[in-house]
Amino acid sequence: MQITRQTEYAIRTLIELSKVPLGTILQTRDISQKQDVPEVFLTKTIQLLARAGLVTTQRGSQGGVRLAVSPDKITIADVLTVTEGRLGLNVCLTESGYCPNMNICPVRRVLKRAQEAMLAELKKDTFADLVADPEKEKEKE
Amino acid sequence: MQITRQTEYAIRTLIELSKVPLGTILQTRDISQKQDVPEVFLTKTIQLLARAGLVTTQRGSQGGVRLAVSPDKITIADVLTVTEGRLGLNVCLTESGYCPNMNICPVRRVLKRAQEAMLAELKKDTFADLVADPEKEKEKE
DNA sequence: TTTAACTGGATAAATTATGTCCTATTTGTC
DNA sequence: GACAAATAGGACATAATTTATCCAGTTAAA
Repeated sequence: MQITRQTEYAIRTLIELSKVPLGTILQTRDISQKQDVPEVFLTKTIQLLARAGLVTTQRGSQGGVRLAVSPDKITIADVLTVTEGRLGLNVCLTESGYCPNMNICPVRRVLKRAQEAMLAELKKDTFADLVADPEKEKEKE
Repeated sequence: MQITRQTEYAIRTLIELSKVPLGTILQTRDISQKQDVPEVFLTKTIQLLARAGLVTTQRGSQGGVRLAVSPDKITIADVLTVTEGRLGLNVCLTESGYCPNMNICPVRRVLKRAQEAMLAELKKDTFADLVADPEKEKEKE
């Protein structure tokens, strides 16, 4: 019932990348140090983000990671669907999940609504919002 | 990111208890057979529900479990808070959780909203609703 | 050519969730 | 009072998942 640490690492990575001008390359090592995340493990997380098309990685010297899409196009909901292997409050709500009476199960219906409400909320703020100067954010209100 | 199997067991137990007239005692064994849940494990789950005041257990011959409150006063949200040890999308949202910058963290704020949205949705249907004959439910609309 | 980075597979360690066993304790019934 | 039926609760065992590390590749810049 909690997001995994890996999801948290992914969020922090995207936060770091959203703070710098779009297109800027950061090294995994830098991110791991800034955010206090084990470097080798972070590598794997970044690979997930890369396969999902959220970031682009570049090998070789001077390589690293950069955002593949503008921070105002990414939300925490996107991260969840990438890093949380089986998103879904219950098995019957995951892609591969199956339950003989999933069509009539009232519990499933309630859980589904709850999950959708959660994701809808997560979609309201983009990473651009998350890294925005809180003072400036206030001005918008 | 999923409810545990124990939570599912707890929900199923309450479903069974909500189907019978309020006050009816059922045995753990019966519930475990009807819902296909390992009996000894279910015992533990029921103990959690009992400590939380949702059900009352009675020892001895003719003993068993019965609802401690009317099914229209219990929701899946109640079950979650009982069986999901650390409810909270992230550590910083659990009771014991702490993070040095939890006051200013924008991620925490978004996760908190999402979690509240989820719980709010779960609170909309009571167990009385869940076991209601779907036909009769329609009539109410 | 060397060095700095990511890739990817295998594996290990840690944590959590699930399930079982055994010995109490309580309560109804004969 | 003896017995049987039921939960209580601690200790333990197993399984699954998550987190972390290792190592041998591959890519690209200088």
